[in-house]
Amino acid sequence: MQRHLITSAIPYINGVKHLGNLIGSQLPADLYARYQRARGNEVLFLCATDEHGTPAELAAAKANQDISEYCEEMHAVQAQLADGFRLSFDHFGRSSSQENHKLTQHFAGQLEAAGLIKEVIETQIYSHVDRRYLPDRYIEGTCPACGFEDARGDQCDNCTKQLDPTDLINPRSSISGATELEQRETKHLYLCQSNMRDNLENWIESKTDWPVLTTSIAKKWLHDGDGLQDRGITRDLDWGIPVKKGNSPWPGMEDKVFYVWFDAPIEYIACAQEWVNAGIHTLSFPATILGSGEPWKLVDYIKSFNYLNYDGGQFSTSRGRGVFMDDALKILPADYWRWWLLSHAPESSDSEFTWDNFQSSINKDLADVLGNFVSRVTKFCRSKFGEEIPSGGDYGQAEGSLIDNLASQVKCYEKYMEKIEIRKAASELRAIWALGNEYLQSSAPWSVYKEDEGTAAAQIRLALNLIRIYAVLSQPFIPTTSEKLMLAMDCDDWSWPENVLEATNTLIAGAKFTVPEMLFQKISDEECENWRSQFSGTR
RNA sequence: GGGCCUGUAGCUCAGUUGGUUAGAGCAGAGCGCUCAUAACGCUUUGGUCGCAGGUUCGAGUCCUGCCGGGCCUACCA
Repeated sequence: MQRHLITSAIPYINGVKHLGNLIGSQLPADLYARYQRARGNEVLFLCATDEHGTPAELAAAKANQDISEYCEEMHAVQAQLADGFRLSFDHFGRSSSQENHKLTQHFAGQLEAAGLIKEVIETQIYSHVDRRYLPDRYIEGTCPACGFEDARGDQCDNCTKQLDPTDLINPRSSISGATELEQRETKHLYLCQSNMRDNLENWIESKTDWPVLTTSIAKKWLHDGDGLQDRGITRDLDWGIPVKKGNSPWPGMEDKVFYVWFDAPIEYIACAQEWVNAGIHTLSFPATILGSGEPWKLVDYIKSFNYLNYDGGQFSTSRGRGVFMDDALKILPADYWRWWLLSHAPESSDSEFTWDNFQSSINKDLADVLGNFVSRVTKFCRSKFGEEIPSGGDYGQAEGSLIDNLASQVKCYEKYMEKIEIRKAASELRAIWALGNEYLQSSAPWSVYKEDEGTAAAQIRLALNLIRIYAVLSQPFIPTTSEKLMLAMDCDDWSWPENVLEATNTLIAGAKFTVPEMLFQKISDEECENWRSQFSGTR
């Protein structure tokens, strides 16, 4: 038995995520976690919300809420949506947890002891009216280069010039519009990533099996310009993890908190402690971890994704364009979305969601190929033999070759799942479903029944067993449907079909089953039309 | 501006270290079946593999340039 610790990028607390976010992180992780569990391996699948930072504070203020209340509420919302999509987290934590406070402070202390932290005096903009320091992008003003009046402190949206907030003419707070801004010198901690460069490079070079997308970005950062830059890891904010060296105070850093990018990834580990309060082997953030000098387990594999586009453009959180997780569940069950998203995962390049494609995929794959298979088998059996697994007859040559084919396709499916080649795994699974229809067509129990009831019974017995096997194999993709199938077969044996011949004899003659309700309702043209216009923008 | 990824049948995508007639699903066409959500099965029509050169006995698969899509990043590789 293997042990797997699986996480995905942790979603920011601010707002409901769209389907592009979902397929880019949590959903593939869930697929893999479910698969590994199904194979009998020990899995700890963790996720959490990333809760610190200015955007969250401002969202809370806008909602007229205390920041901690806001986060608590939004965490509950996200947890509920995750549940709705059947994301099988063993724990869904929060980067604001006490465990993360402790662990983040611990890492900072270790890094300091290792000589990897330095103090830097930097200049930040303080707004008296807002009574807070403002990040660059929350300062607006006139661009010195092109005269654009709404340039942001980090970049001018008009001429794309990179800016410092101090470059702006007539700078103002984008929150309050206040112009009483003051440049203040403030002391912050920096992580000396540059000292870690060789260490990191060796580690990344060793990861030859990672996607190019993952390593090329890392290498770029390592080699570009002056190489890896040291980065500030603290901020002057109220909401966050207080700066400490382990349990001890950090002189001169009172009233400061760690910067969100430092504490958020540590939550990968901390949320495991929220779950199992013990030392664990886990993964995380290389510079921090390597630098700690402690024997933390580093991540083995990182799967990265491209983007899912929406109907000719991009999903947009700010413009409310595309389908968001909450709306998605309001119009269709989770399995519909899971199937489409996973079978079209943007693995090698961007992929695109269109309603036409969605409609035809769902109707064909789920309703026709899988749903109708279950329907024709169970209804035929009910009408000829009643609602129990029929007895009589034996498997013959046709059944033998079906079982052989199924066995080799299951192996193929396993191979893709192991390698996390999601689209290929999905198409293999679909081919396995189709195998059932091919078998029925060629064995034609409805004709055989007229001459030889026993043989027809054996054929249907096999087909009913296929339904159970499909439930097991399909569970990582469409868990709710799998449960319905199992329930219909009145069975609770989720064992993986290691031996397909055995697996086709799991449901034995005489056992009861029921004809399930229609598994998948087809999507009509009208529905598609309505949704297309409903989700075209600004929800 | 730089770096990286990408452009294959109407649509969504596969194409291993360059090697015989470029594949799948959907859509289209034909045939078959009738148990089933007018579902299923079989057969089949579609591609000068973005464009132009080059290397090679041979390139979708390597090199150069151009055009298009995307990502990362920035007074610099």
